[in-house]
Amino acid sequence: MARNKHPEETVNLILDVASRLFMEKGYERTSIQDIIANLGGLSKGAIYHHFKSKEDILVAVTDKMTEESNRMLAVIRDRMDLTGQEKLKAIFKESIARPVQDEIFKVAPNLSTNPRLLFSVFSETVNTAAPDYIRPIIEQGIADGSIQTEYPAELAELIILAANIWMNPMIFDDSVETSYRKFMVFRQMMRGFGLDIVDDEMLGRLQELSTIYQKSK
Amino acid sequence: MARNKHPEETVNLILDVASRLFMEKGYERTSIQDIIANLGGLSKGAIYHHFKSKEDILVAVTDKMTEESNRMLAVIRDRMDLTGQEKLKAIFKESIARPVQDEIFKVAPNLSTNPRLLFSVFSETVNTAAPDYIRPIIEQGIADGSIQTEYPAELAELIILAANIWMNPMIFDDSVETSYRKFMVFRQMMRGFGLDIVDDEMLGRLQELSTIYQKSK
DNA sequence: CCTTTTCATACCGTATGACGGTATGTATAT
DNA sequence: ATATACATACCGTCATACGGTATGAAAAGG
Repeated sequence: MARNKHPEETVNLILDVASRLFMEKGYERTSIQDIIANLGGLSKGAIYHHFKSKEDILVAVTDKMTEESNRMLAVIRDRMDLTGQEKLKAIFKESIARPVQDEIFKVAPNLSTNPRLLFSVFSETVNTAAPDYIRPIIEQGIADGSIQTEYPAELAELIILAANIWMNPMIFDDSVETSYRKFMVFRQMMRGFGLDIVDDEMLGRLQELSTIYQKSK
Repeated sequence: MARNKHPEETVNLILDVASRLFMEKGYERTSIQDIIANLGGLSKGAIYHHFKSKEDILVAVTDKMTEESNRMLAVIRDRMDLTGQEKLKAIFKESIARPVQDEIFKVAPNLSTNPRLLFSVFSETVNTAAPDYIRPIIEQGIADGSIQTEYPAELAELIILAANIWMNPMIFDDSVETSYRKFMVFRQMMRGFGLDIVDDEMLGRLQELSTIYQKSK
């Protein structure tokens, strides 16, 4: 194969394969050779034509993983019909309701043996999700009176870290029982900040998610 | 060099050198050769005699880093004169008061470009600090009435993650200002759990620490 | 009590294979 | 005609394995 009319298909193929392998075997235990072997004829030259390093592939994979989630966050952030607090609640509800989650949970073993991928998700949460999406919402909440804090940036970070990292059963390999308990603690924490964004419907869904993950092991 | 009568000195030497390099250059950017070059005559064979892999050295380095902190945690945990809540306060005070911290802050650049070391600290916090030290204290607090929660294990994890990871300026590369603000949010969070373990004296010390770290950059 | 033997352990130095990355060549689409 | 999309051969570095040597300490023999 020499030249492709649609190079972005090649890019996507590389990302799909890399994504799968990074999840299955871990970033460090996945070699460039492993990726090539699953590319169906493509070679090392193809990879290094589209990506400048293995690390670069990891960044792209993480971006793709969070892309959809970020789109959802942007939509809710930019709605005009909700208070800050209501937006937080909407985000929380959405993020545990989306079916994509199910797929991810089925493919992925836990991230607790995958430092680089975990770190990548961690960085994304701190550097993008918190400042670009949660923080503006909290600031709106301060303005409209639905949230009280003097420290919007820090509160945003703490909340999203707790939700995205600590409560992520992929990362902590939690049982259904533990997920439920974390959820209850999270709820109490949010109430401590004057935020009532967790209802029983969400709780049911969360247990469902954990069950899916447990079964796939 | 021939043979050492006290092999643990060799082990310590290796750990000291590795520790320094992992902090300075990052785990992944430190090669075994780099370590050897700073060992003063010792060879590759010596390293692989005492450690079975590079990864194994990282684990040992992390253990050594947290060893002293864990001893302190054990002492406070086992005291008989304090309530659960008082113990939490004592731990928090101790952990920001110890002078060792100053040294670490001086040597270490931020961990935000050192995924493996960060992950190692993260794992230690979740797998040891939380269950072995904080959790029993919270359970005591439940028994003596100074702490109210139905979920001691999860509360322990959340608190220690917030304190050890989120509030660690080495990890997040926080300014003095940001450290202060995180501290205030943490205080509010703890109050939300009915815990009043943060006083103004601690606050001063925390700003001091951040200043030390900032200066060393 | 001294010497010799035995054995485990500390350490050396090189070989090896895998890996990430690069330089260069070539065919194809525009 | 030229830039792009790849292929291929190759490089340097790295972690690790491993055969071998030096040394200490304990046990056995005198």
